[in-house]
Amino acid sequence: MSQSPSSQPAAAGGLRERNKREKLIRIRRAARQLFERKGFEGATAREICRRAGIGTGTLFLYVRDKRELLFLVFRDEARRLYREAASRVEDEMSLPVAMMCFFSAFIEFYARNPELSRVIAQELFFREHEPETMGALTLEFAGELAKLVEQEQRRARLRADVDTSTVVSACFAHYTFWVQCWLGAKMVSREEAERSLRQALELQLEGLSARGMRC
Amino acid sequence: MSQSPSSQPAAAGGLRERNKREKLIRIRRAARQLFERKGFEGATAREICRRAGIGTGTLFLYVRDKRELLFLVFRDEARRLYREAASRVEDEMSLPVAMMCFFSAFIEFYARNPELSRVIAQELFFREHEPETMGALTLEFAGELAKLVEQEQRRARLRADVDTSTVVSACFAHYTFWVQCWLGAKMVSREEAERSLRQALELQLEGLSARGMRC
DNA sequence: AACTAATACTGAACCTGTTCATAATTGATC
DNA sequence: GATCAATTATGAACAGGTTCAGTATTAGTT
Repeated sequence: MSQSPSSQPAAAGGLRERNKREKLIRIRRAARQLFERKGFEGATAREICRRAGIGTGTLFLYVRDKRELLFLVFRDEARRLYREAASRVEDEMSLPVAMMCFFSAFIEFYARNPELSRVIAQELFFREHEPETMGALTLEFAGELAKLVEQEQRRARLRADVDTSTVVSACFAHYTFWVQCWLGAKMVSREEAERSLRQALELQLEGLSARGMRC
Repeated sequence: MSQSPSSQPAAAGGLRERNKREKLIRIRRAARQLFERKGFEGATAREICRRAGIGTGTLFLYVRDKRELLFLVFRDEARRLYREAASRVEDEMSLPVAMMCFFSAFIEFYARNPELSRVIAQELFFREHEPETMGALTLEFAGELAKLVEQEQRRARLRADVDTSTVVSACFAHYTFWVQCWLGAKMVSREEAERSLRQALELQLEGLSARGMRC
């Protein structure tokens, strides 16, 4: 019950569903191509619709607004990115180095199209995400980082009296900060951002206090 | 030479200059009132122009785009905010507490109109600022924080082998992160953001490493 | 005061994201 | 297959930010 009526090809039955799914795919492809070719502002909603073979109004049955198209394009890519990054993490790596596997993967991706990435980052950090799509992605990413932290805690290389989530937040804060200095305010180059981020992660781990030093 | 021609009231001579200055003031007041009353999107450029007593095209001789109006409104306020905060800092305060004087002042301000502040923060962090206005303000703010850090370093309560600017960046990163979690992604309340920020600053100071602990 | 170059102002027109009344398509029922 | 309700698609119309060709104002010069 509550399955496909009777004898459909399993995946998803009706013509309705199939049409919608294919339309979404066409929209995603059209958006990706035009964003990459012309940037976010340069690609007009009308042109994306034309290329996707739909009416202008139809687009907004699939996304709330133009900016949401960014996520449609970005989502799969992002998941792929941190899956790859996770596989690159090795056991003997220190926490900052392991985390940099993840962060560098995204920085690398952003560097391929900084103008577009600026808008993506802006939306990522300033939008309320619906839990079932981007929200889930964020949690998944946070989960990957949490794994690294927990491992480090289990090995007693990290204070055990600090919540995992607190550590993850702190490290993520440095990441977002330097990405914004690079893509947003354009105060540093990509190399400087990456270097500063690595340094910030190391410093976060070591601490700033003069009390506990050198003992 | 290259001063006002001969016998002007010192400040700034010509009628042109005066008109322009007054127009800018009218624009700023109109923008502030309408932004506060109707929010950023709710206040149309045309209405701001009408209230400022200028033609619609004239607005864009004074600001590059509508979003720049936010800075026109925010700039004086921000300078006032951290001047006040600076006066509230006391000598015996720990670094995290002293820094929270500054950050809390801004958080307090943001809380008075979170919707508008969301857009302000977004622009603050994602825009290239012209050096003579917002860029200068940022530097000034960073300078205030740097003073606190230097003082702490002089008192040998802080590691001396880390650049002041590195410490400031790290702390500022936590600030922007939690502001964004609160205003942008709306993942935490104002209270949670403030509490998490304080905790992050303390943790940054203490460090995460298990090596140097309890000695 | 008259003339002129330079500067500042204007609002109609333009462009683009988004909405919505209307039309077309789908799937269920007989 | 015919009927019909529900869903989905459409593009003209709308709204708001921004531009620019034309107009007005200012300041310097005679």
